[in-house]
Amino acid sequence: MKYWLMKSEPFVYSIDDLARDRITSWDGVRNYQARNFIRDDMQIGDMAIFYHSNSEPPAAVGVCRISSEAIIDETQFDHGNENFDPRSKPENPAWIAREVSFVKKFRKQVSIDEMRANKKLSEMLILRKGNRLSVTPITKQEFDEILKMGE
DNA sequence: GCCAACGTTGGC
DNA sequence: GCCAACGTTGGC
Repeated sequence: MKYWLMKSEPFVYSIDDLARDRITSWDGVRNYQARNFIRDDMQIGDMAIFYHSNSEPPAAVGVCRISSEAIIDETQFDHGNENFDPRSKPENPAWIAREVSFVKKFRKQVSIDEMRANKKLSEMLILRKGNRLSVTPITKQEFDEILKMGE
């Protein structure tokens, strides 16, 4: 089993939205490196930290679980969708999604400042300067540590 | 294949 | 709103 950190802007889709929906399609990823993680490295049952980016403060806010195989991201073919990709063809879809299901919302959100202050989390990609990947692998130790901080 | 220009991300 | 960092695009 692997562990992940997945970023979402809360005014687009928040942990409360996932708590309400219980399951959602994690689509709209338009970066090849992140796409490859989703397509090739994720497995059903993997756990992920749900992180709010572009929020005040940016913070880890909960946990979700990868709950489907790699599926086609239908938004790439939807002309009205902001993630429409005119270069992607249905016979060879460029973009992939996964269903993720709600596990828990943290009692206390874990801000980026708190994560930076924790030496055990210093290797996380999300904290590296210039990192912009919306999906990044983390270790079990990092996952457990964030979980502990959010309790 | 190089690389300048451009667009996007996301913390601040 | 700014801008550093970085990915993508496209002319050559």
